[in-house]
Amino acid sequence: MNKSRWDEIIAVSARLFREKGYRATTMDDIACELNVTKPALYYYIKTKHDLLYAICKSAIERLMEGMKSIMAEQDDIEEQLRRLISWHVNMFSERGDVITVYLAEESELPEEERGFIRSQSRDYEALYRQLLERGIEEGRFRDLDVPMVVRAISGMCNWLFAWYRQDGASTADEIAEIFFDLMMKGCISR
Amino acid sequence: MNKSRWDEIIAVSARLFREKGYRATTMDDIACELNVTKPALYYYIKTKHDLLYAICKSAIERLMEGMKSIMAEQDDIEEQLRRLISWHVNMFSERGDVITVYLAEESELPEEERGFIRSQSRDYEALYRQLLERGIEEGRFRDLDVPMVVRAISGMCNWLFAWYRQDGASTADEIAEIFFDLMMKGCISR
DNA sequence: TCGTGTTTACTTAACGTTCAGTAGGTATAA
DNA sequence: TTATACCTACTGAACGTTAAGTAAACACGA
Repeated sequence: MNKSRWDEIIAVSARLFREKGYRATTMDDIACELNVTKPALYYYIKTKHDLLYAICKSAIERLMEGMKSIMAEQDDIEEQLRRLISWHVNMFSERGDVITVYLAEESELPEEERGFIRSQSRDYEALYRQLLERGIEEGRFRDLDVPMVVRAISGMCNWLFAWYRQDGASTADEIAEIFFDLMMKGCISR
Repeated sequence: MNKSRWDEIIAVSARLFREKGYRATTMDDIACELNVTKPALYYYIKTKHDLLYAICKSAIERLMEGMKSIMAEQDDIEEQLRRLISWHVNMFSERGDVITVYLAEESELPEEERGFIRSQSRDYEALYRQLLERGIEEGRFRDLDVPMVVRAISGMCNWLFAWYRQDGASTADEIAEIFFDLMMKGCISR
């Protein structure tokens, strides 16, 4: 089975799932965009869910990869957080379709197939919590409600799926910098 | 037409749309939950979209109401922001189904019906920006990228739709207080 | 280099189910 | 007798998936 063809199918599916939603996108839509007939898709996949699963897997794995390498190659806790936010935000410019579909449609996956995706998400959050806890221990961060702050930060970043545009006024790096600055220093003047 | 019956239909629809998704919920599902047959629903509504529209409208109108009355009855800018975040977060405990469906499924509305909802959302964001700008003018907030900070705050709050549970460890008020504190003072110790 | 079998990458045609919406009727209460 | 609030039974279209077939490329022994 042709590897680049598979990548193409995933890319097209992700784009259409993002534009129209998973349920609203038909196999005919995807096939048409690939200039083949619907049954040709079934030469590459078993079910429609396989497409969604592959997309979600790719998104969460890429998030994880980035987090792991940032935590490995950088000691300074504040710099780690900066790069983490930057990585997260940059996902929307570099893999916009994939991460958007992951965030918006993951719940459409049948229960059996969600296990791996879910566990990866939990690992991702756990690493985030570790980072904040280390920051508090080191005295760099104040005494925070760690799980809640992780949800705040990842919520702020995840919500990009609802408004981020490649051609928007700010680049991903600019957005990331503003978010990081806000999370570090807050709104209050002093 | 019976008003309380209508409310009941909206409440049941919102709950099912939240649990299973808009597309995945059938009119039979809704009717069954109401102990009637499907055509009985069509005595009250014209199309399935009407249900989604009513839910989204109810959510955004309630958000707006709250914002307007908070801005009217409170002068202190910091206190306004505190109450705004609290109002937003409390929507998830008081109208969890409605606001979750609004956030997750608004995009399923056909283009013609989205106009009003969209314009309300824009007004909501515009008021938020005004608030922050006033805070900066008054010297209470530092010099912020206002549109981006609004997206950060509303993203943080909106993302509750993905994780908030009525029976979770923290109450809505507790969550709101942590979010507000984080947005005001940031993570850094000083 | 020719012939034969196999694999790849599709096609046409259809099946079976799901589901929004409808036609037309009925029971009850005012 | 009229309006309200349903019901049974159905239609028609959409859509995931499959069956069965094929054209072209490739592998390989004679």
